[in-house]
Amino acid sequence: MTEVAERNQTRVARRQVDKFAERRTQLAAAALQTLAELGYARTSLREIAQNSEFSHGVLHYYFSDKIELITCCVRQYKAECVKRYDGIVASASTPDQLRLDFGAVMAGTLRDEAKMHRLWYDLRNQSQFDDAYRADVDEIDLSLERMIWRIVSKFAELRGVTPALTSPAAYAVYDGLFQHALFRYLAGDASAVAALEQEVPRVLDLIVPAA
Amino acid sequence: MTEVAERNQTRVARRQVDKFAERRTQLAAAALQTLAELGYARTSLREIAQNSEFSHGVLHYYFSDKIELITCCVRQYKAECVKRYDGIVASASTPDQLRLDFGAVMAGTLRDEAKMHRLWYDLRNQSQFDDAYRADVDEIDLSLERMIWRIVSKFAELRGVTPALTSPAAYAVYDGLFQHALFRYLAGDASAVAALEQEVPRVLDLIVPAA
DNA sequence: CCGGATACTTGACAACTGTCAAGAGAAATC
DNA sequence: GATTTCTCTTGACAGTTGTCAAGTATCCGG
Repeated sequence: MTEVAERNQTRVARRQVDKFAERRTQLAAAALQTLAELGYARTSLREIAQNSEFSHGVLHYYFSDKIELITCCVRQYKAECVKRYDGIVASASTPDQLRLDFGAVMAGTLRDEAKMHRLWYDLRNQSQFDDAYRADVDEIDLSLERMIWRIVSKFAELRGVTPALTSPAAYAVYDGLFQHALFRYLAGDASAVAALEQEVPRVLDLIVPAA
Repeated sequence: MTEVAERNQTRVARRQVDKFAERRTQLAAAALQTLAELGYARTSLREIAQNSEFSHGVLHYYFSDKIELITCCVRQYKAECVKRYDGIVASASTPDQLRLDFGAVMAGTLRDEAKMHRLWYDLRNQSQFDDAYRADVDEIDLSLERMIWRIVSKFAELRGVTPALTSPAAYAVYDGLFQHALFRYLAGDASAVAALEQEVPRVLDLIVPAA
């Protein structure tokens, strides 16, 4: 085989792989949509397929399992999820700005991606009963904890003090706040967004007391 | 009909009602057990019956629906759940004692009823997708919030200050702490109990700052 | 002990589930 | 343009689900 032919073949193979991966993410997106709407317990493969432009059989062409499909969904969720908080720590110069940015980002997440986070809590609970999703869920959970901790510890650094809580405890606190705001928001209480935006900086003040 | 006969009949009727209600709670207990073990998504009526001493048909003799059965379970869960925290506020005289009692009760709940609370979080999530359970779940959630608030506000009163958080926010914070401790505990991390027992009073200190 | 009410079991039903094999259609390769 | 490879659809399968009707067993007052 000539070098050119070889390069062509790998390029073709790459393209095929890309197309394959592309359709996978496309189907996973349809699945994510369905899951976010119906919840884990009532989402079937046929329902997912109906939310895409394909028939139900195709899911087994791109995924070996229902489990693999949902696992793929979970991973895809994470990719979109963590982006949001990336800039906020880097661009923060004063403690007050960081506090307010933190509240604004959380409130924005609540407003824009409520159903997706409802699904996250559903799947995290599911992983407590079904080991198949444990590893992926734990990984996401850890990355969320680290995200919170980056903010909390940066804030403490800017204030020149040390946080009054450990990293897991700080994450637990903010996760609780977000979860309850989410439930209120999904129940139709639009004021939950503003309330969360207020609570988040206030709690940061409590967790990282001014010197 | 004589008065005596009438009284007899009502007594009989009462007894029948009691027997009926008794078996209902017995079956609901079996259902609760099964749900706590398998989670909502994988619990079937046949599985529940197998965890009792009856056959699957009997469930439709005592419950009109799967929904009614699970609703009954949820209510039964609540009855056992709230008891635990009852005495603690009444018997507290000093802030420090209340703080430590609070931590001890939460840690004890975590240790003794972990799987039941795993189910609680599962059902609470389920109610976000299925309106059938909304009302009952919301009622329990509210009673839990009030329980937390009784402790927090009592503590503030003993310290002669006002809490730095609202009632919903305080509940959200402690719910988050408990939920994360629960997950760690169920994952095999036995130290989660002691950690929770430490965190709970510490957070109370942050939420209700000393004057 | 009898007869009716109560309590429970059995077996069936339709609907739905995840899975997969057979084949049709489209695309790429030569 | 023929043939092979890749995509996708269709229809079927075995198993599970909630539900319920018919029938059996048990209890209890008379």
